[in-house]
Amino acid sequence: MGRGKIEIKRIENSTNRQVTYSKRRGGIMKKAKEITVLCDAQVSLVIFSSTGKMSEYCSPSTELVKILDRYHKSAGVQKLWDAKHEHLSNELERIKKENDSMQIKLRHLKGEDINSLHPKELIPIEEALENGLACVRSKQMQCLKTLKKNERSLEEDNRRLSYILQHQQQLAMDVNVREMDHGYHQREREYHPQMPFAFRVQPIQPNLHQNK
Amino acid sequence: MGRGKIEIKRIENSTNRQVTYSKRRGGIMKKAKEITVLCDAQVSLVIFSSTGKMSEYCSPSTELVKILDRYHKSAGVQKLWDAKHEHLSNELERIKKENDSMQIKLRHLKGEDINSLHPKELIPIEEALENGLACVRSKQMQCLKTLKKNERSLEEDNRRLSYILQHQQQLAMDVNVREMDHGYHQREREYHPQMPFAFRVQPIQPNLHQNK
DNA sequence: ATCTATTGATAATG
DNA sequence: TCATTATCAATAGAT
Repeated sequence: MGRGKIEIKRIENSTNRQVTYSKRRGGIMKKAKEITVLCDAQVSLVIFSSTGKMSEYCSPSTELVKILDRYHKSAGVQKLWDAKHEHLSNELERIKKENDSMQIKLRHLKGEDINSLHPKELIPIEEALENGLACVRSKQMQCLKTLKKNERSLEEDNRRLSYILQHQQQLAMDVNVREMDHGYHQREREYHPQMPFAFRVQPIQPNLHQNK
Repeated sequence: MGRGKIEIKRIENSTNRQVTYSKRRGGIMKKAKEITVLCDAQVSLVIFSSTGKMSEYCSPSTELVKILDRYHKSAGVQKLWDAKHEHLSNELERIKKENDSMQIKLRHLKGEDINSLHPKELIPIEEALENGLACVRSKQMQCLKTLKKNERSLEEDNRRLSYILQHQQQLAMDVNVREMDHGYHQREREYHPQMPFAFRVQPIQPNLHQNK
């Protein structure tokens, strides 16, 4: 595209080369800008002339060239990551150790892996077991007591209810007798007042299932 | 440069835009290559299409793109790091949970935090404790037995040593007596052979400290 | 720089 | 995506 076709090889005449460089550099820059606008692409273009002079184009909001600067910072970022990673690693290590020691304690308490232990080391384990057993049994006794207590309450309730029921039946029989004597209609009105009192007895143990 | 002049503004038709992008990208690339050859310039050209696809050209011996390359790799690296980090996090979470559950078990075995437990849950704990206690005590019995056995061995050794010592002393006394009778010089030669036999008795319990 | 003949790039189209 | 081609843009060489 010029007065004559040129071969694509280094231009030996340095003046010509310089001129061509300028022209073509402008051309590429222009094209770069155009493609960013036309096709909303992002372009980073950096050109060094043979004399070492740099030109660059960077499409708006393209950070590629900033990235070159940022690259150094990103090394810092990696260090940050390193630190985080190390922190996690340490934490993991620590907790793993904790885990292992607990696992050993647990096994010992279960009576496992005991053969490797010194007799002196058995003492605290034995004590812990005895103590634990004492606590558990005490708690069990307590539970038993509550259960017994509940049982007794229930039995008492039962007795009361039975008694009331029996009483009601007695009354009912009396009514029947009287009905046979005086007729049917007066029964309800006569004995209704007693019913609410009788059934108010029920909820004696409100927190009975508190210690299930 | 085409069938019609176009305004330099975003091409709304996405197909057209895509086509134009391809053509122009090729054009710019070609120009970039040409300028590097013609004017021996150094060029770094990176283009992202609107769909995010990257193309690049880098003139030979230009390190700019090496840097860009490194940048992209470092993006990949970051993903890797991310993955590692997440893996660690999960591991940590898992082990923490394990830790917590073991802690609870331990506390229960120690008889702590027992009040919140259902009586039914107390049973296995009690059993574990009883079992553990049985194991520990059995081990203790075993230790005691070994100690007793060692004690007896030691006592026996003592007896034997005492006896031998006594015997030696007796012999020594005899020698003294004979020396008084026959003179001093022959003593060593006469009784030396017996000494090794006497002290070979000692290491009877080689694994005596095996159950310390 | 500027000009301009000429080649090169590419928009529209198939 | 590929090929064609009419048209416009870039630019080589001259001034």
